[in-house]
Amino acid sequence: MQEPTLLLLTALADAPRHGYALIEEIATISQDRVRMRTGTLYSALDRLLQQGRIRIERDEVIDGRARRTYALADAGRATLAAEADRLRAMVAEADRRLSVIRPMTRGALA
Amino acid sequence: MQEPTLLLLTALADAPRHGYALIEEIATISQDRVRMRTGTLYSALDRLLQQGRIRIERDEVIDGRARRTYALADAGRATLAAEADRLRAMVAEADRRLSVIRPMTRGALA
DNA sequence: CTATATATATCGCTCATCGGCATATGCTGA
DNA sequence: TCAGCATATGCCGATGAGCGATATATATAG
Repeated sequence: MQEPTLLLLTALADAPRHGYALIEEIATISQDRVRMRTGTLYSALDRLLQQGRIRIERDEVIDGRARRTYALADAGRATLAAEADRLRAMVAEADRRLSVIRPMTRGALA
Repeated sequence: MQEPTLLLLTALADAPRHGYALIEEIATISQDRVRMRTGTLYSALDRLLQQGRIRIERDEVIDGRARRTYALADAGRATLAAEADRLRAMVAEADRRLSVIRPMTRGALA
């Protein structure tokens, strides 16, 4: 599970959204660091649909434009929760090790 | 930055280690969930060396076996710290959204 | 003498992501 | 009026990280 995919699941966790809205939501979540491309978006959505992690909520036509709304499925919710736990553990371990006082590496403490 | 790369930086954060020891350390860190293959390991190490995030601490011959020890460079330490911050934020956002009470999606709350 | 643990390294494949492109409509301002 | 931008979906080829397999070599255990 890579970052863009995780961001997609996160962006769907509180409410169903359509493709374009997901791009904007992800930009907001990431404080404009991640500008997801449509290529990434739609291939990721296809994959997540196939895996049963998301589902199509509805298809509409708004102002002559097709709009497909996606929702997080139960499996996707479970995946997101599990992934969050995993990452939390990894971050904790990284922090622990970063705070270790190392035995004079290149005279760091002189 | 993907998970295996992040685990490598984490495994080098408290002390320099050689390739084989890194595989074992990562297994320990991840509670045996991640068994890193040598293909992943050495290509990642090459990449990280080229990026200046790690450096070769020393080359030895122990019991007739070559041993190359890698150490985390300052740039790698900064990268790991930044990556940890980023992930921490992502996890927090995922948690926040997972805890949102949704307006009766498929009768979840009856 | 064979298997396992230690140890490094290369090669080719797959798959997610990425950038670019195509398509289409509605709105706004010059 | 018409150019450009926002909205909106989707495909395609390139890139690059990671993976499995394989090769090489020594020491030790059975």
